[in-house]
Amino acid sequence: MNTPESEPEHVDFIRKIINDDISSGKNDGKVVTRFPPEPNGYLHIGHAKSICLNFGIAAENNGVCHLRFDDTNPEKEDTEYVESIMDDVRWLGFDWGSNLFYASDYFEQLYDWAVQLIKAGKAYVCDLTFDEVREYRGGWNKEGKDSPYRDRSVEENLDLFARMRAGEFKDGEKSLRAKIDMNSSNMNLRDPAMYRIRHQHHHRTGDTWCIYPNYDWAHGQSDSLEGITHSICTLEFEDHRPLYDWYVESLGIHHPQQIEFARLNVTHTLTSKRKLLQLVEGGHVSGWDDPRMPTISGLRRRGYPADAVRDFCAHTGVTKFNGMTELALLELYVRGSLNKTASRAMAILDPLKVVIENYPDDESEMRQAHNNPEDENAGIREMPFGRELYIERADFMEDAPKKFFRLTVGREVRLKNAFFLKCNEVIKDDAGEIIELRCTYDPETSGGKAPDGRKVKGTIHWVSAKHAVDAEVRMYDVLFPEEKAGSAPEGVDWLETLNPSSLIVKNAKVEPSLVGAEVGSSYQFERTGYFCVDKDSSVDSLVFNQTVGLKSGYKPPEKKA
RNA sequence: UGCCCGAUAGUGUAAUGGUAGCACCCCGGUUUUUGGUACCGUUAGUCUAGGUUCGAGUCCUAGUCGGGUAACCA
Repeated sequence: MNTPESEPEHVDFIRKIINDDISSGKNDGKVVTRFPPEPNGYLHIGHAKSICLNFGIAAENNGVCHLRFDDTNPEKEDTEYVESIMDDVRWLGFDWGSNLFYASDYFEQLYDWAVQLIKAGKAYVCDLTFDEVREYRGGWNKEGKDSPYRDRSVEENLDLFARMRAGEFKDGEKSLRAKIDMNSSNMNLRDPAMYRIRHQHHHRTGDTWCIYPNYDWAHGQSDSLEGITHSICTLEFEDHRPLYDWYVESLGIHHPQQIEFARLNVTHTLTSKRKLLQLVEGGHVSGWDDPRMPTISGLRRRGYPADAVRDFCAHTGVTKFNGMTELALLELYVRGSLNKTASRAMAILDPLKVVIENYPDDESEMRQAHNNPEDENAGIREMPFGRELYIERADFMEDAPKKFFRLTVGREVRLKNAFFLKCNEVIKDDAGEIIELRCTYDPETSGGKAPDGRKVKGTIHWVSAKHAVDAEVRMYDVLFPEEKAGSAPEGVDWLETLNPSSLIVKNAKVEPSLVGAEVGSSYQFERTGYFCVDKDSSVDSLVFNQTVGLKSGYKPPEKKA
């Protein structure tokens, strides 16, 4: 018990349950979990947490985690989604091995089990219309009424159900319902639907079925069939658990344990499939993989490393408390991962020309730069330096305050990996806009230090104007300025709460070594942030996405009124 | 309005009934050829009221607040 180097290793309540089950010998000590998405959309950050939980728990306990497509509703499902979901799970770093399943593979078994329930007098064919069913069900404070078809004989039910399957009835004309309790305080138990008639093509079973099982009827039985031991889902299914239990117990089959945890909510981030779809269809974003989208494919295109997403999920905790995790936590892990792996590069997002008056007109030289100060093995690269440079506009200021450690007239700064630079004169256009800085450099400071020992407070980055390459840089901000994304005050369309400047495109000047950078690769633009090469990039036109900015300890001086 | 679930620093998350801890954010400092990283530090918490107990964040009762829930969706 007293582990020698006992870290305060905290286990969440789900892992606690599972540990207890293992030590008590339940399920022969085995652990089988599952991730059961419906293939009707793209996976998002919320799914990532569920994936990490289910695959993580299985791996920790020498168990397996199944990937199962919950494809019981042909109206909304498609193989396109099946593919993207598999892609996303793999990208996240998980492997289901041979454990790939589809609820639709169980349609025949489910049908047989439904027959079994009918024979046991626990299910019946109901002729009530959709609206009538709702009316008969009653409400929270309204008693339910038994369906007039509730007491049909087993024989009649069997016959009718067979004919439902055979396609004798139109959509919605009949349904198969479980006979439970029309006055239960839990609405899910007021004779829930097991089958509905849908003459609809299914992406896997084609046209062999015209009746399809509902979620509750399909899910627990699929779990049971696969030998799932712990069926982990989100809180909104808590009220479904009694029904889940009722079905497996009525059937007398293996009984997996359903455990619910709180869905992941992230500030400024939307996880409603419906609203996400509206963003895409309304053209508010460029697609499901728009770098501003919380989809896994969006995060990937944005440049978020998979290990950062995993770390984030692992550190948000597993509880039944419905909270809101700050986006800052995700960004912490993104920066942490990228800091160790991303090559550094110099890029000027808002170029301001600098002319070094004492540097020979037609000369240039190569300067050496570390690819990654965090990684000795990352090596060194060379970048050209010359008489004309670009620096960031924000790195120069007239009438700068004392705390401004960058360039201003008469003050000296260090050009990273190069020399000390002093500004002598500011050139403006007719509109008073600064268009050029006339400067001098000190050739003696080539090592970045002055032989006479004088110091500079700031170091800024630069690119050689003559050698720099143009690049499109897409700067992203949150889609929703409000912490609770997608919520709007009464009478206001939630789409109006969209951040109008969530995307800003810059025409940047970047160092020439970036030419040919591979799509998807990440860089740290020094002093600016992390960026990755977008798929829109080509050999002659570079396109970068800002993944996340660097943390900045610098507070811009107070604006003078 | 019924039922179910929840409530610990600003945020998220720990604590066999026995010293309320950790991380993020914020703020400050040291180091630094990135105002980055790393390191150090400051601020700040058990929803309320009763009860059980030597002792309650933890157990009980009531209340308050928050979330979920009435599809032939999942």
